[in-house]
Amino acid sequence: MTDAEYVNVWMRPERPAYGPKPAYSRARITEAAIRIADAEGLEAATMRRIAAEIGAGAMSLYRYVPSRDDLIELIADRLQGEIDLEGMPSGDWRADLTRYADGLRAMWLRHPWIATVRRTLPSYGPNQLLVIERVMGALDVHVSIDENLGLIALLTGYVESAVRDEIGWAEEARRSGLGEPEWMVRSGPRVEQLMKSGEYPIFTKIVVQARRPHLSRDEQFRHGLERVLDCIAAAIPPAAEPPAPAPRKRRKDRGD
Amino acid sequence: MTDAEYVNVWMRPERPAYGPKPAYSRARITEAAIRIADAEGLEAATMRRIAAEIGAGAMSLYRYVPSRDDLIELIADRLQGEIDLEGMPSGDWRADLTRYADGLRAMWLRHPWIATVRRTLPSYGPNQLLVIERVMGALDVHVSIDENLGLIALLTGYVESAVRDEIGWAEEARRSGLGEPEWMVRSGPRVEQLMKSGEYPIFTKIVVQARRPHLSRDEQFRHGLERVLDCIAAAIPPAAEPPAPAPRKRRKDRGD
DNA sequence: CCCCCACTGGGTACGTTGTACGCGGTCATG
DNA sequence: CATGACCGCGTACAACGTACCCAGTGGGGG
Repeated sequence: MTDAEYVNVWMRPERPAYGPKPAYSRARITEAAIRIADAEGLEAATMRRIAAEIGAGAMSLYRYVPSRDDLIELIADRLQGEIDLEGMPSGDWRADLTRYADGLRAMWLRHPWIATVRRTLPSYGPNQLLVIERVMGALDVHVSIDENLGLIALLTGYVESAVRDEIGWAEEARRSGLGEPEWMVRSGPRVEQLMKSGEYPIFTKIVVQARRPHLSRDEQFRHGLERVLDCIAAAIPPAAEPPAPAPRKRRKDRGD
Repeated sequence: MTDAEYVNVWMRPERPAYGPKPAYSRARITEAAIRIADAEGLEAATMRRIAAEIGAGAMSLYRYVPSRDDLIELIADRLQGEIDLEGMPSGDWRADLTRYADGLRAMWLRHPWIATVRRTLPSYGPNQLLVIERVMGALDVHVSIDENLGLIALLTGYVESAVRDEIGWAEEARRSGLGEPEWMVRSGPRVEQLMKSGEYPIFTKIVVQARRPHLSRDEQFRHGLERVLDCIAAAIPPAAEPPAPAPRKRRKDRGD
């Protein structure tokens, strides 16, 4: 396979057959990029900046990674590896999926900037593959592979869009330097105007309700997650129900 | 409100109080940008290119729009307006939400590039507000506003992540010039290697199954959508059930 | 053993991007 | 009728990804 034909970073070996020993590595580059992105956002992780972070020249990175897009794919896969899937599948699919959902959410909250990278088609990265094996493995004995794909996509979709909402504020604050309270104050006039117009009763309801105490973000997430899991439970044969059919109950006793 | 204090495109009026008549408009600029993005992707819709499309100088656009990011927000809202919500809420929430989901999906498939723009915090755009009123209006009589927010977020999240998956291939083809079949062929060696290793049974199952005929994308979407709607149905009081219960419904009555 | 050349890190340079700034012309309002 | 806030737009700049080129290096074939 020549260089011109590759469709995927994973198909290009990191190290060539022989030559002088490289001073850096994909892992180090990826790590540095993540560090920068965590601190200042993904757009701050430019090739020059990453190179500077590890003490290399800008162009040296291209000895390890074909392009910035490919580097981002590397990063995305490394991030998947942060999700703890030890011992999965365990036999209790609901516990497994809960752990996966929590882990995925926690990872996204740690690295909010992944929300901006699209990662829709199969990448064949090692960690991505591991997630597939472990998580889909939890439902594999209960449903067909097609059904499994759909159900896991449903779950992952829920987690990602839920976290996208959570992230919104933090990212905006980092980008514009404005916190949620100040943003609210600044938006005040527009909100007032919309409410006074009387054309937006639901919007008004949301704003008014938003002023009272709410469930914590964790609780909101949990609430929605239980709903999705119930939905998944409804799609698999009843025999696969967990031993104690406690409906709508929190099934695990550990914290976050 | 001075220019320095705005947090949102919607808070800055399109036209100032007086002066010479503008030659263009936000609407024309937005339209041109969408046309270019549809044809060549969002990254092709640069300020210069958009300006050229409407026969303006590059910098003229900044008389109408504060920045490219704000222009994209304008575009996102205009796209929301493409979803037909006429006559909603109708009283039949399930029909309403189905129509919304279909319309949202169709719009995303027409403009796949919106997948790359994050649009998580409230934008107060007119079309966004309309969507809120109409769609949340469908559930408003049945559930609390908090519950409503969660359920609609669940639905929208499902649609968006489902369409993201559908889009993947088309976008990749446009970006790299490679179609799905050729991409598959190129990935062949990697896939073979992974399967032969024996470490990825689920992955192998997916690949093998993927070679047989599947449900159409429409049917897959419909399948998942029904599942989500069942999930929503389970979260609202039974009185709100539609007159004729759907045949393949398998919601269980829980007695807590 | 040494020599060769595929490899290394990295400097320079190019095309493209978003957009700050300033110009001369125009038109609603005092 | 004068004024000054607006118009369209040309120029200019910093920052980006990365193509290209170079001198140095070290492991395998002779």
